[in-house]
Formats: sequence, structure tokens, C-alpha cells
Amino acid sequence: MTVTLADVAARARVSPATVSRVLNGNYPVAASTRERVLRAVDDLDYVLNGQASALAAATSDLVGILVNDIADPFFGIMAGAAQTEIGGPGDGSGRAGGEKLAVVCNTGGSPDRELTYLTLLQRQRAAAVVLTGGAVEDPEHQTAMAAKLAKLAEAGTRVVLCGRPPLPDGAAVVAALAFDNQGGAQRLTKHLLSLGHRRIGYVAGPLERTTTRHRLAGHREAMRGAGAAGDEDRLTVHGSYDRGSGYDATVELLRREPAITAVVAANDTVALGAAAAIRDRGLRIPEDISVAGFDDLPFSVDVVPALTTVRLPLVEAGARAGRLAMGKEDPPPGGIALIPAELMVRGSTAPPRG
Amino acid sequence: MTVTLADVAARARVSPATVSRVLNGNYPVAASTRERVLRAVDDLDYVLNGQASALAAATSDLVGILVNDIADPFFGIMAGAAQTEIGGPGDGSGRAGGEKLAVVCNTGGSPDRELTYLTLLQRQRAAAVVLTGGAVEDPEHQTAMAAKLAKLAEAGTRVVLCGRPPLPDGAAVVAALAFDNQGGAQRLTKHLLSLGHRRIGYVAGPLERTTTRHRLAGHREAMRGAGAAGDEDRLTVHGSYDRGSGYDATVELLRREPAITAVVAANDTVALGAAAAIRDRGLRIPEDISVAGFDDLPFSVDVVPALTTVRLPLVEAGARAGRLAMGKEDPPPGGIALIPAELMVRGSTAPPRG
DNA sequence: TCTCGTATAGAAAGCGCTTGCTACGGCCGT
DNA sequence: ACGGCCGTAGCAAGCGCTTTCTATACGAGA
Repeated sequence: MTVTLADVAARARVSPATVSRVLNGNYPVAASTRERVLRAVDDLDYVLNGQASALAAATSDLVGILVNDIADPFFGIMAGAAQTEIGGPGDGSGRAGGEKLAVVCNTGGSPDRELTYLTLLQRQRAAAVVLTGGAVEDPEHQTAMAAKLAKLAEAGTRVVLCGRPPLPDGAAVVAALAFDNQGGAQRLTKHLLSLGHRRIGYVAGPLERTTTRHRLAGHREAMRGAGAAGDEDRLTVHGSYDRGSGYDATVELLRREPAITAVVAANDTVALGAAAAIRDRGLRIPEDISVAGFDDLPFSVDVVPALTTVRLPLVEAGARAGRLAMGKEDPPPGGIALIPAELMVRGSTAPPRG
Repeated sequence: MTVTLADVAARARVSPATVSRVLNGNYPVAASTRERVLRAVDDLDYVLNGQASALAAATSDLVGILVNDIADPFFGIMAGAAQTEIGGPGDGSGRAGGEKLAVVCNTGGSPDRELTYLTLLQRQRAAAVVLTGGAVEDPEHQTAMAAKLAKLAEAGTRVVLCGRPPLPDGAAVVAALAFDNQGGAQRLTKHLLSLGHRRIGYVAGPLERTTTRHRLAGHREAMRGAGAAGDEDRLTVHGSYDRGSGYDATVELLRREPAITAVVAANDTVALGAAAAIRDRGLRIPEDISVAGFDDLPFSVDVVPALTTVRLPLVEAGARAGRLAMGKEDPPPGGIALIPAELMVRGSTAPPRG
């Protein structure tokens, strides 16, 4: 049926061992022999059996990248950057040695699927795993995750967190790159406050997500700092990280408090929905209501008016995570790095009327 | 080191064969024995070695999804939908049998990486492969791809094309789901023509991509049909499928022909860049210049003015591709299906001035 | 000329799992 | 009461590769 090493060996009139060595290039083989083998490989269209190879060598060329929502560019950008660093040859030695299969797995934000994918990757004895995006804060799930990651690490899988805070109970991971969500959110709200806003609605992400909590915390911290707190719960609506959710939440916000002068959204996509809701209500942005997002996704600069937001260096972070996963870069001190978030002031925010 | 089947067997005081059968549930095992085995599995935290299992059983639970650009929601949406259909349990039998590892691979639109990933998947003896998005039309690459896909199919891998035209030389694939790019583009341009536009700039995608060619063909067909052709080459600028490219191309278009009254972009993302360029030039949309996109990505309805575009049923197509890859759905007659594209007229297009 | 180090190739033992076949009771049919 | 069958469990042969150890052939040093 399929061509095996033995077939190649037979055709090249050498032993399977020699073929293996030629293919792996980790053992001296006479040039003439090598050539004969390579020709046979070519003639037969031989393709290595990855599973057999991995089994025998106890290694794997699989690297998993877990994302919450693959349709969201936030994750796509990070995953793409990570994959670029991981995949393909060219890492160090001239030889095409480190050819890894970087694969991204879409958890859909579901804790169960997250665990399932980790198990699947564990089955495959993945060389590394990169977890991106916020974590679910359910204690039970956190315990399960910690245990799973510990198992993975124990089995030699390099675990890297990207855009996710370190595990609560001492990380069994290579490194954790956490975004400064709280600081960024705080600066964003401060910007709004400095413009004169006081009644600021907040469209938060799903409950029990670290990202949601940290951004909201930053926002409230800023509000409190300005003595503008008090109405927090009433002016906060939770939803998922998508456009429709932003729309609905904003409608609700305007119902609860028609006098708000600004809406801060959990991320840019949500901000888009929020902006749509505001316009559908006949209000202008930013004259009547200011809108701000988070992440600075590529489209944010192009919408009208351009979205004030907080820029997260997704490409850089993803690439770094990829390098860390491959062991091409040393982990930050303590295994933890806080990735700074930069406030991007654009046209969607302005002083409130009057 | 790691726990093996044999360890579990020893602890449960049965043979490895029995453990295997309990785990796979494909052979009668006495209830008491099964329970003993399961307890041992639990006690030992045993995790199946996927490679060994795959090797022995000559099967694989890997399914590859190739995308051109994972940061582009166009692909993210399709891949996500496909992955949902493929991954996890719940497909048919009550048992958690069909647990596949659906992984998405980012080719970055590079033919080489595309081939590399296919080889990697071939190495892993992938159960199925889904290729999404337009193909590169370089003859050499096409030949290589055809050969590769034939090999994969021969080895039992189910190959599905999603949003990609069938291979030129008779498909060695399970199914090809092709978008009606040409028809959609034609309808879009006809819409513009019917509004009265005649000088229409076209921001095309990269050369040698089927998607680019088909959309452009539809556009030109419409132009010719209206007797508005002639200036085609001068009013067409090629670029990549991203925002910056749309911006630059539009600047160039306006330089070449300041009198254009509409710009059609290769896709929505490019349209966003085009719109930005137009606005930066001090022109209004759609009063001065109409803008149209393609794909109807989620943000398109939210930008201002809302983007006239052509809707592609990405979720449905991706899901269907996933089902086809899993053999959960019968392929369309002839293995080829043309996915319709629907014109979405919104605020970014209007009759030209005067 | 003989021995020994060096370079190269092969033999063979697994890696951890699956599965066809065999073995062994106990139950049924006659 | 005996042969045969059914329901279970084990044996053992691989799956296709890697790698250690061993064997061979050479040229070099003595």
C-alpha cells in the first residue's frame, strides 16, 4: 500500500537504518549512499510516517495554539504571529530540522472544549502548547486546568500563556505573557474623565473571564479615582465579545440611563455594535455620546469616526509566545511578563456636550 | 516515566489487550472488568499515546484546515464553522467516538507553505484536509498541488475544498464548494451601473489568485455588458487582501482618474482601506464616491456608511465542508457545488453626483 | 606486514498500542 | 452425560520508525 522506510531501503539497497539516518541527517552517511537513498525516496514518493517516527523517537512535531474564537481577529492575529515563529524551517541550523506543525484549536470559549483540546494535544504528546486570551475563572475549571497543564509540563510539553494571566497557584508553565488590561482600561477611562465625562456606561464582556474582570477593574478604578463612582452596577452591562452583544447592551444602557455621555466597550468589536446602537437611536458620535473600545484591531482606525481604543501589541505578543514555545527565546524573569497597553485617542471620543 | 497501557493493565490485573478494548469500547468486556480497568486508568491518570495508537490502528484523529490568513475573519469564520462540525464528540453515536483534533494551518497565502503543510499533514496521516480560500494559479504550483492531493486521497485522507474552485484536472477530492465569486461580482457592478456609475475603479486582490480573477471577471463582464468597458486596465489596481493595500490602491486610482464615481474593492477589508483613502482625500461616501466590498464580514454592516457588499455564506459553507470532511454529509452531485453569493445593498453606494 | 582507529553500514530491539487468533469456562441442546 | 457455543480474556504479532550496539572495510602508524 503506502511506501515505507523498508521499501526505500530495498530500492536503495541499504538497510532501513541507513535511510532513517539520511532522512534525519544526524549520523554520518557516505555521500554516494545518501544520494542513492534520496533518489529512492524521490522515486517512490516516500513520505515519512509521522506517528511511527514520533513513537520511536519519543518526540512530536505538533504544537497547539488554543484560541477562544478563531473568527475574532484578536485571536487570529496572535495565532498567526505565533504560528509564523513556530512553523517551517529556518530556526537556527541551516537544516530544515525544526519543522513543526503549528495548529490552532478553537475552544469557542468553552472550558470543556479547552480541556478536551488539551487532552487531545496531550495524547499527541505535543511539543508545546500556547494558550491565548483570557481564562475562565470558575474555580473548578481552574483546578482542572492547572492539573492538566502540570501533567503536560511533566510530560515535556512547553506551555506558554499569551494574553492570559499566570495561573493562580504558581505557574507550571514556561512563561506567561499577560496584557496590562487593567492599566489600559484605567487609562482609557481616565481619558474620558479628563474630557469631562462622568456618566459613563460600560459594556463588559462575559462574566468569569479574567479579561472581562481586569478591564472592568481598571475602568472602575479610574471612576473611583475621579470620584465618579457610585452608579457602577447600573451602568455596567455584561455580554459576549461580539458585535450583537455590544448593540444589545448599549440599547439596555441607554434605557437605564439616557443621560450617559460615553460608552466604553469591552473590545473593539463590541464597540462597533455599541456605536451602531447609538446611531440607530439617532445620536451622533462623538458629539452626543463618545465611544471607546479595546484591542485596536485593524479596522478600528478605519471606522467613522475612528475608534478611540487601547492598543495591544498582538503581533509582537503572539510572536514572542511562539518563540518561547519553541525555546528560541529565554522566558522573562519569573516567567511572567506584563505586556503594556497603549491608549490610542481618536475621533470617537470628545468632550460631552454642554 | 509516563504511564503506559501496560501499567494500567498491571494495576487492573488484566492484559493490555483488555485495557485497550475497554478504552475503545469495541469489544465485549465484562462489566466488572471494565470497571476495574477504568478505575486503574483514573488512578494512574493514564492518557493514551496518540501516536502509538494511530500507528497500530493505522488511523488518525487529525483533521487539517488550511487557510490563507488566519488573522482575516473571512477565513476565521469558515475555519471556526468547520472545526465545530469536526471536533468533539456528539457526532452520531452516543459514544465519544469521533473525537478528532481539528487544526487550522495558516499558509499566509504562500504556495510553499501550503505544500509544506500538506506534507506535514500527510506525515501525520490526517483523516481529512479542508482547503479554504482561493488557490494560486501558478501552473507549476497547481501541478504540485494536484499531485499532493492525489497522494493524500490515495492514502485515505478526505480532501475537501471550501471557497475554492475544483482542481483543473478532475478533482481527486471528496467535494469542492466554490463560491460564486464571478456572479456575485457581476451583480455588484451591475448594481453600480444601474445607479448610473460609469467610471468605476476596481481594487483587485493579488494576481494569480482564483478569487481575484473570478471577482475581476465578474466585474468586467458587467462593465462590458453595459458598454462601459474600455478603460479597464487603467481603472484596475492590484494589491493584497488587506486594509493598507486598499488604501494605497485607491490613492493610485484617484491619481490615475480623479473622475471615478465608484470604487469596487476585492473584499470588505480592502474596501475599508479604500474608504479611508477617499475620506482622507476630503471626499464623501457615497455622495462623491460610492464604495463597495465583498464577503459581508460582520463589521461591514456597522461601518459608516454601511458597506454595500456581496454576502458569502461563510458559516454555512465552512460547516458543510466540515461535515463533508467527516463523511457526515453526502457530497454534491459531481462533487462540486456552487455556493451562491447575495448582493447586499447598503449605504455606501448611491447614484453619482450630477 | 600487522594492529588499531576511524568511518560507515547493518542487525535487532524496542516505542506503546491494536487485533486476529487462541484458550478457557460454563451453559445449552440432545 | 457429552459435544459445541457463547461470552471473555490473553497471547503475540505486528504498525513503521529510531537508535544502540556490533560488524566490516579501510587507511595509517609502528
